[in-house]
Amino acid sequence: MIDPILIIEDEDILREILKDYFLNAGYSVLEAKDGEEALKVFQENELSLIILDIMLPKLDGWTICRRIRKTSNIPIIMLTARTDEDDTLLGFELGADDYVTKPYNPLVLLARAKRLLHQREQKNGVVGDYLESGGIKIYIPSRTVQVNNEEISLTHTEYEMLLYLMENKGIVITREQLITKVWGYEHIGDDRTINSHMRNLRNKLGDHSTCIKTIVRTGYKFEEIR
Amino acid sequence: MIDPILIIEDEDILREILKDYFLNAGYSVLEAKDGEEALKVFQENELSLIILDIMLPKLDGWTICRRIRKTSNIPIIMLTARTDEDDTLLGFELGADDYVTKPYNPLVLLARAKRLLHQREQKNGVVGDYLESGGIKIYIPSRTVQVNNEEISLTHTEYEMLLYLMENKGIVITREQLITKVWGYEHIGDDRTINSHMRNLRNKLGDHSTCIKTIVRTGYKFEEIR
DNA sequence: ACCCTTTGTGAAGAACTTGTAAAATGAAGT
DNA sequence: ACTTCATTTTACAAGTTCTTCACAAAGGGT
Repeated sequence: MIDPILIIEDEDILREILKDYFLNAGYSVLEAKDGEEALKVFQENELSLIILDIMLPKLDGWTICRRIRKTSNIPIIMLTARTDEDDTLLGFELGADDYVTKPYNPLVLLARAKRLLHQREQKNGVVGDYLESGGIKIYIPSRTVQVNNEEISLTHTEYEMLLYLMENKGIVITREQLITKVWGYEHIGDDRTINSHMRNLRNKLGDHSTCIKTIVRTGYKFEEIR
Repeated sequence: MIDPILIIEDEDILREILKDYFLNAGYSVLEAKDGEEALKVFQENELSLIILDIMLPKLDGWTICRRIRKTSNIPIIMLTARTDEDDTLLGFELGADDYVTKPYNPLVLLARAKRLLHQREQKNGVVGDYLESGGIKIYIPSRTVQVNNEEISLTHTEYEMLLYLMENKGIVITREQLITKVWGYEHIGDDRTINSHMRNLRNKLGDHSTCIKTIVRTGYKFEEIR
């Protein structure tokens, strides 16, 4: 498990405790002390789950949740000190996946986080160490790809692109996202490069290339065909 | 919504209260007062979700959860009066999907139930966070729009306009606001451009185009029709 | 009711975005 | 240095989307 968790909590002690628990459970942990920092970390990292306190300096948890939900459906667990249960309702409306009231047992929070991560894996078609969708299988440890149970050989770039798209099945990935994911943060290069690779990838996928949809002026999206 | 919910709770008053809330929310409700009855009802009905109290006569909640999980992965929410948090951990281990401690706000329980049911839907369908009003649904991560549950395809500009209007349901959006939102701050161009796109968008929305009202000399407004 | 302003409409071409093919460049191994 | 393969660039094609324009229709103020 190398899932990176982002803990957004302004109180140092609480954050440290949580961090310890998650590190011990084998996750990697990123931290943010206020709303602005949180969004920055969110944008610059590939995260698996977010733990979000509501009472924060600069931007409150609601706002952050709303902003994140515009571009991602990453699991979010919200924390609150208040016992006011209307908060919980608002939290769910804004798209939080779970809601834990303080004081909480860190082990419970950990259990809830694990459950969400597990759900997500299942939803994305990750079974053990492969990822499957629409007749395409990616075996992650061996870095091989099968289409209709026949292995096809992809270059590094093609593999990375396909993996990223399939990890985010059903979600639009912008060209920028693809570029930063595959080439790194400040890649300067021709705009057509990405198209070339996409074409090569699609050719290799044969019939199944229809899984990768072009979203004009935005990016690409992997969709399971029905 | 015709999802049948099974409420397993021995205290009549609590069960009745819950039942009312769920009935009002449009669900159908089945009841069980003890463990044996619960299993019987479970086996004889096609359920969508189970709410399961732990302290029960005859068979306790743990046992029931374990038994059900042998044959089904129906969403289960466990209830407990105890504040002992180890219970929660055990609950998750046994495969419960959520865990609520008494006393609870019935609305919160309802919200959590809805979330689980919604997740279930998603597994078999479209992904993600969405925005709905008046028969129009925008699935934000997948960037798709449904009118009466049928997907329509919008261009970038049309999508941005609709999203902005629906995000501000009931509020008048000025032409300037629309322009800066969709085209950016210093857009110089023909005044009629916006009308053209609005026309195309309305055409694609069909009957539902009435949701977008023209406010003469000001802008546009999205309104849910009743 | 009138005039003036604002918005809706249809069609055409401009502008943009992506797809495609082929050539140039770069990297790795022999 | 040569071969091979992946990557990037280039130039162009194809298709879509956007913008503009002229005119029609509708709305607002007096």
